[in-house]
Amino acid sequence: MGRANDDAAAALEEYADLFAMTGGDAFRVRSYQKAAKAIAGYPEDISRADVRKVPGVGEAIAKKVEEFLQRGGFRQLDDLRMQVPEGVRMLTRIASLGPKKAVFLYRELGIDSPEALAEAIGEGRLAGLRGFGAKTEENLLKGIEQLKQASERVHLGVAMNLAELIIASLPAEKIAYAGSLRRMKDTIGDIDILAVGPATIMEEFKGLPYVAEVIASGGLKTSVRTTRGLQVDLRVVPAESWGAAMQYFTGSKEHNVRLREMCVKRGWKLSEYGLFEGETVIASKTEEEIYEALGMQWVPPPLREDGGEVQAALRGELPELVTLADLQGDLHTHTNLTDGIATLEEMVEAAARHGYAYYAVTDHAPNLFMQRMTLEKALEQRAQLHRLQDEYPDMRLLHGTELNIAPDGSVDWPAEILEGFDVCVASVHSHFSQPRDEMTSRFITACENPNVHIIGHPTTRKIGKRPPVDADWEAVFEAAARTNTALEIDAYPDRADLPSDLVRLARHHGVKFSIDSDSHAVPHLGNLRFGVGIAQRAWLTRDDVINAWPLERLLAFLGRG
DNA sequence: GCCGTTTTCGGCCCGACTGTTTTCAGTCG
Repeated sequence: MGRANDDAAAALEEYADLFAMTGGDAFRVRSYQKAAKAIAGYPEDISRADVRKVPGVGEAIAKKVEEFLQRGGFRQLDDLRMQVPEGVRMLTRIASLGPKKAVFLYRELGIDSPEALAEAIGEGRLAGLRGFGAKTEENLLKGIEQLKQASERVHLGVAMNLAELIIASLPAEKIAYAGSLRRMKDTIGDIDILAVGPATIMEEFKGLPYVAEVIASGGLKTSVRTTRGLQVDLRVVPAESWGAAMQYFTGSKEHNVRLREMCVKRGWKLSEYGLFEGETVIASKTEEEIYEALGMQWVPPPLREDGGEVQAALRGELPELVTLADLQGDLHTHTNLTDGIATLEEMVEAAARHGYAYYAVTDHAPNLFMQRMTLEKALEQRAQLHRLQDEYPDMRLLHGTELNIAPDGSVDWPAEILEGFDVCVASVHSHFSQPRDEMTSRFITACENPNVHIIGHPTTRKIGKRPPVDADWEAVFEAAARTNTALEIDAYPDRADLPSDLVRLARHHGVKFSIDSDSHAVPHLGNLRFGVGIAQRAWLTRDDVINAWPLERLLAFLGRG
């Protein structure tokens, strides 16, 4: 499912996992993981380009990838799949359970799925097993619970890619996605697609390569489950009720209930076929007509959550939401100097193609030891960036860094070093389970550092993998507003951090935001649109977002004017 | 399995935390 690069990367990742579980050499495991990451982040389509050009891919991996592209698998992967059941690999998705313990549990007790593990713990069968004490059991149960909740939804990026792929491959007069995807929610339970189209569209839909199972199928609606387990509904609607159907299926349910209440009071009826007075159609062709007939502004989908948008639209007071086109630059990106996979030149060139007025490179700082950053490397990068600047007269290159917020709130370098950077993002990367009050003062201390401009991915959550850290967010927002520290909206779709409800809360405290891609590869730059979705859901306008500002205003905010 | 203006062999991201050890293995970022 998806781009050839993503499919091949997923296969290599699976191979790396299985290879590790079957006792394979750790360095080779890392080679497969590295190649997978590089292929996923490679800007060219590897089904057309030579995969040997991807850094980290040599002859052996290239052969595997080529075989994979031809027939959807490769021999060594097939062999390992025979040895390790799929469910055992699923075990490693449980937090705190890695390949060694997973295979140990399988060999010792025949445990071959998270469910089987939960059962075994319940029956006390792990008691006395080497390396499995009471605390471990408790953590495993917690991890299984978390996994269960996560697996029911996917993050916006996965759903959006799939929806766009489906839409592009179905011929229709009109076709679009609705539902929570159109509202840009950070997680998606199922995908709703509407189409005005030829009678053959249902058959074509069922025949798509990533359809694993047809759940139900009729003339107007077909539901399928994809190979990744996501449900997709396709509805065929009459052209004349396109707007009503889009409105109805975009939701949210609560927003629609609010509208229908208004209709009832006027003796009208609103359904997926139109707005009616008795048998007479008042509006149905476009959403705009429908909202207008109801005496209100058209409501942008991200606002349709019954969070005051109906009342505001009736008064004609909806905010002018920030858009992707408003963004003048990206203030949090990486290169291969730390954990990115593209060079500085490649990232800058890609940024220029986005038409940015400014662009910041913010590689990690020394305290994230595994990145092996040094001041010398940072200064060399700065010099390199200055040389590059001449080639990009229309885009101001900013040299930044992503600092590490230590448990006490301090960051990597002393003030005199930090002052040399154009922009400093500071983020939490460890000690996630600090008690609430310590975590809160950790953030506040970081905000109070005059050289910290932006708090990166503040909650540090990873959707489906890691819960948000616990902090008194109102206290943090107050500090951010007081110290003129922006909070990041990290657009990377498995982070989506801050989430929109906290953004909205922070805005009430007067906080400004930076919508950043946190790119580690060229294609990631395009993720900014997901950040804009979060911002819109939080009612942000251009004025709330520092990287929607012109360069001069941004530099003044950074104290670098 | 990849990679090389210190290497075509011998390195490879490395340190911290957790829970379980009685000196460390496994997991994570």
